[in-house]
Amino acid sequence: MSCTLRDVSTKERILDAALDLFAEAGVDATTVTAIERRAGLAGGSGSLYRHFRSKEDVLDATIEREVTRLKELLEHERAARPRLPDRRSHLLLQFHQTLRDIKQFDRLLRILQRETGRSASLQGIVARVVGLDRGLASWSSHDDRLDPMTAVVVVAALVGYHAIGQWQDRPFLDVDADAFIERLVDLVEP
Amino acid sequence: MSCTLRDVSTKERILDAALDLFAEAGVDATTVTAIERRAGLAGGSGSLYRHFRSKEDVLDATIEREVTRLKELLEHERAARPRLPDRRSHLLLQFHQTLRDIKQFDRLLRILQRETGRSASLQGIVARVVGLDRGLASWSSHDDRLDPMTAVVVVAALVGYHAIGQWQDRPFLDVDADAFIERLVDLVEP
DNA sequence: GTCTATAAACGGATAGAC
DNA sequence: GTCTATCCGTTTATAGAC
Repeated sequence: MSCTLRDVSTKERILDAALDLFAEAGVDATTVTAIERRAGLAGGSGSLYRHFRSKEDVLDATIEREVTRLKELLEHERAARPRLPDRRSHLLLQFHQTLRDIKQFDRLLRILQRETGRSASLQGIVARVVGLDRGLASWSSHDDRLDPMTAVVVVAALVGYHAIGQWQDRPFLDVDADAFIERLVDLVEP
Repeated sequence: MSCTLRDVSTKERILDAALDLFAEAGVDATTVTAIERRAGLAGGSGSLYRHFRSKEDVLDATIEREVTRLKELLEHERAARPRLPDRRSHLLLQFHQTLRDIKQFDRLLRILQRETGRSASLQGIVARVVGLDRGLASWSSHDDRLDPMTAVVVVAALVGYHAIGQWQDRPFLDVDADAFIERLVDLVEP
């Protein structure tokens, strides 16, 4: 694969465009023309096909790159996280961080949930994201020394809070994240 | 609107077919031909258009009917629910029931999540589903006498547990529903 | 109300000039 | 590597016979 610098750059721009459009409108509703336009290419020209064999190929590459990005992000945050002496403040901080992580996952999960069963290659990628889920759970349990079952409930609650908020355009029953997490900490650490 | 009995029946069969196909494969991936075939009509004939103006119209009607169906289901269950003397067993039973309700919502939510932003009319329907969310939350809080914030956390946890299970083909971290709910009750009622 | 046949539009993908 | 132009399959939707 001989690629010039310009070539790589356009490829990345196509993937950026595709991720946004796929997550927002879905893969089927996103035309190759639309991807080209958002990537700064002329819409309707087949210029995308100089970088990818097919639209399906763009989908695979988009997911692939996003999985890698998120893995690195989590790795990074795990290394950089502070450690507060007060256990209650520590949990508050960690739960907020986990909720932010879930938000980061949102675009990827939306695509995967919609398009699962579409191609065989996506199945393998789903398995890797599941690996990320496990990472998320152990992340909560390990350093915070919550017992594993409690950590599962905490992660589920945060995921559910986020998901319900996504269905509407405001938080679940107008309970903001601060209040929700505070109550969650209360339940876990009475 | 003059409709014979036969007419209504075909209309219902079309809606049944559409709900299944839309939830499974998505609206875009579902062709009018496929809906006709599953409804017992000849695929490729435009017979569907004798009952609906457009495919989009079928989508709206499908969502509309499912929202109504679920509202009635919840109303029914709320009236029929038993009342156990032991508070802990009562909560266990109620949380299991709520999880079952969430499963019922799943097909509808999957469609709405996928297709939100597609048409203006869907927005109004989303608002009505939000009304169902409120119903779900108050359902948990009112008779069980959980304080409202705790009920929010419980519903979020159950929704999250269900959602994460959907991403894969097995329960979240292989924790089954019984164990999950038991831990949840422990946290709420220590 | 359902069928056959077909129109009209759209979207993925390719060929070849620059 | 990007453009213009175009092919070809698919899909929504309609016309008209029965």
